[in-house]
Amino acid sequence: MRYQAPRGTHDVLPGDADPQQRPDERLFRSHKWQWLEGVFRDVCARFGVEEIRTPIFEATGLFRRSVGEETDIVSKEMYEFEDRGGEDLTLRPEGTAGVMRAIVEHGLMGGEGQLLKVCYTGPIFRYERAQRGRYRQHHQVGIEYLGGDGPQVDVEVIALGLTYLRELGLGDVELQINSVGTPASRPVHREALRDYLRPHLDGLSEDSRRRFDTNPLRVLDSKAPQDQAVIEGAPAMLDYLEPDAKAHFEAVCAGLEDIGIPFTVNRRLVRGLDYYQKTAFEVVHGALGSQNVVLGGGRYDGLVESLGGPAVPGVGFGSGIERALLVLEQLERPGGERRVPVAYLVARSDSERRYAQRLAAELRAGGVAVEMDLLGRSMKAQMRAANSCGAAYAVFVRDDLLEAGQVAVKCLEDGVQVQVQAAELAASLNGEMPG
RNA sequence: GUGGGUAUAGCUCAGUUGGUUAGAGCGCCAGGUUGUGGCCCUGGAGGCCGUGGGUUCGAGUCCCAUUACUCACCCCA
Repeated sequence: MRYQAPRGTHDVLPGDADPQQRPDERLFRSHKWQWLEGVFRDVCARFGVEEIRTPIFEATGLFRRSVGEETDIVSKEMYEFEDRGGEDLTLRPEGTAGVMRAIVEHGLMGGEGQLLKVCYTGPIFRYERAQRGRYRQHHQVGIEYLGGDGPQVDVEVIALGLTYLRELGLGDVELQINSVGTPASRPVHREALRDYLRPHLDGLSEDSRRRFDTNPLRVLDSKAPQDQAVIEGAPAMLDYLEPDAKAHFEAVCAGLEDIGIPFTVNRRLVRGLDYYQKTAFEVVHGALGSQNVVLGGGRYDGLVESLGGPAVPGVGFGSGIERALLVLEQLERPGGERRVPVAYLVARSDSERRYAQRLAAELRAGGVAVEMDLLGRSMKAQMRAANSCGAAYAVFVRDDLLEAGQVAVKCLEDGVQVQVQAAELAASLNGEMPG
């Protein structure tokens, strides 16, 4: 039996991405992931956002309550299981719920006038049919801003997301925003929507007919061709907002304009999680086909309270790491390089090898990246390894030079070779080579 | 859940109307040439041709089944 990674999962591998390999193979290289996560961390730090780490599984009820029973995620995509103690648990299908649970559990939102800004990174699990850009275990980076109900919070969350994408090299994206209303305005809109749709029901797709009952809002973002004409004329949530929510939405739009973020209002934008209120947004990229959402989020003002916490408003987003890397791959943006050793130590005799290992240990302790042969291979093989690993220098450890405390250092680019004191090797490798 | 495509070396792929010991490029190993790597040359290791049936004198090739992978729909990040 030869085991394979479970369907819809993937490994992140070491090494360079061979251009001859499948595109997906090229995405899953650890140095790219480290780079991406580094960019995200750096951007978060500039916004004063601190990291939070929560378990990758939670009580199933947490997701049912927060994401919503009628959503696709809860109704058919959860990795739900009972552990040996009989607990009903689920691998997290999104990032926000666990963060909210942790915040409530630890009392992180103490009183008024407090803004909590956190970010997270990690795996997300959904039982779906895998395809390009969609996995059963995928990974997201995300942030949550808790405690602010003003439009500036929405704007900063979106700004952070776009800054992150831009610094990845993903500048040419499209930001779409909408307002999905509030608990007060939504029922009104829902009925208006039903009234509008009812005469057209027979012509709608099967999914849309079902959603007419369960969640008519979702009909708006149906992609079924036969639904499009009907949807065109459907009443939009935006036209049913109460004054407060409408003002909020307009202020968010104005705020985005103030800081020079282009966007389009998509009146049919609906997110797949029930907890969103007011602002909803997605960042899409054309290179992704139908899996085109690279970042998505919105405002979820009632969520913390519904989980037994204080009534604190929140805004956040999640962004798929695989999606982002996929776009970069299609755009042929390099995105992060492997760290290569400065020098490769070459040794032949036993005594040379022992000395080389000691030298390597000293150099590494001093912060210098070096490699050496551990397989007893020939000098030719060692030189080839030195060349292919990307080292700038080959350092020859030679018995005849060691008596004088020296090693030979060859620049692999121009072939110039000099002898230096072994004790000064670290300094030589870090700075300009003498001679 | 619904459709389509593909399974041959570590990777990317050839393989004629069915016909002898199944090939290439890259990678890997050894050697030659270079002072001691790259470029070049020689050699080598590495394949139950996804699996199980069937047709046939003979199947990588044709047929059926099965599994896996993959792409698309749905949905999402």
